[in-house]
Amino acid sequence: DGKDGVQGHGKCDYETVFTNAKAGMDNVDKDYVRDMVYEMSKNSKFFVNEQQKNQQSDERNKRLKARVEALTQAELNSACQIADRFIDSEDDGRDLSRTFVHVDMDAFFAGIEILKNPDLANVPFGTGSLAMLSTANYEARKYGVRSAMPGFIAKELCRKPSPRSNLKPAELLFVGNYRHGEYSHVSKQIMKVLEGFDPHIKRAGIDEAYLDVTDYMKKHDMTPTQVADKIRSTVENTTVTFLQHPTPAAGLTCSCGVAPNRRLAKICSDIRKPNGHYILPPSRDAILHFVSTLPIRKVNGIGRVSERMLQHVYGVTQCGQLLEHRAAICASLRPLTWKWLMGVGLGL
DNA sequence: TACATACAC
DNA sequence: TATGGTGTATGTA
Repeated sequence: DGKDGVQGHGKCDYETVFTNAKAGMDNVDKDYVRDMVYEMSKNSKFFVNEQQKNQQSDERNKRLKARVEALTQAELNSACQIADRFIDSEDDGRDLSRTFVHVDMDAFFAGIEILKNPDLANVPFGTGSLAMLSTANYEARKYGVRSAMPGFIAKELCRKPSPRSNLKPAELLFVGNYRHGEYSHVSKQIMKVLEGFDPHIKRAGIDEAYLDVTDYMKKHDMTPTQVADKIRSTVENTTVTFLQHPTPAAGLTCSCGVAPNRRLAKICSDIRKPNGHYILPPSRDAILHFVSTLPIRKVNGIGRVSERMLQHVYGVTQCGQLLEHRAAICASLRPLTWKWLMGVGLGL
């Protein structure tokens, strides 16, 4: 019924779980996916529990918002001064001298399965179970299937694709998780290769890593583009070598983000996914422009709860707005929290 | 210390 | 039929 547009209880709340865009899902009929997820979820215990949690966070947000609205002009002014001092000093200390790369494997588990059995590339499949998928291949993503989606819902999305799409009904294939040992093994090999670019590489989960390539670039006299291309081809070549499959045409691909710090590099690696790279130049202007309209949810560390809080309490949906609302944010959140958020707004 | 919440993969 | 398992960080009693 058309009444659930407001907040708190309808499918509009629930949609945030699976409709935020993932790579390869640009042409997905998001409304259709949202409705399907809602229809298949609405009577479950899980759904009720989710709504309860949303309601609790809404109440917390309301209390916080009341506190913000009760702030006096004097309090806001003094908070603004404190925030400004902090922001200036952070901005002064901005380090643009180093180059970081975030390397993110494309549909990692699915990619390995395709190398094992190339026929899988042309049919929609996911790794995991009817209860939960850990990865979907790009064929499945066309139907709106994505990681962390319950398999039974994914299956239904493939069986009954959106009438507004030109997708043919398909049977989603499930590949069980029995090869997890191999996934870890492949991951270790990739990390080893990446250490050639930075011996102090930071792993982030099984299929991601942060590299500081400053020294590597200097030593080999390379541009950011050259480094990103080299990393991508090296990863692809090594995976094709040690995964020995029947038709050794291509290995696993990855995407890279290049930026003056890890936080920005991570965001950049998602932009040209799959099998691409994006470079954010090391200039203050470029960075401030980049973050000004960047949705806060893209930032690592801002999840469902923080997104709702910033939106409902301060009206902030983009990183740049964090700076505009610095007075209220500084006056109402803990020091560690508001300082972290100002760093996000500055693209630090 | 122990438990709870948020977040990420 | 059916919505994970694990690790990290931070906050709170």
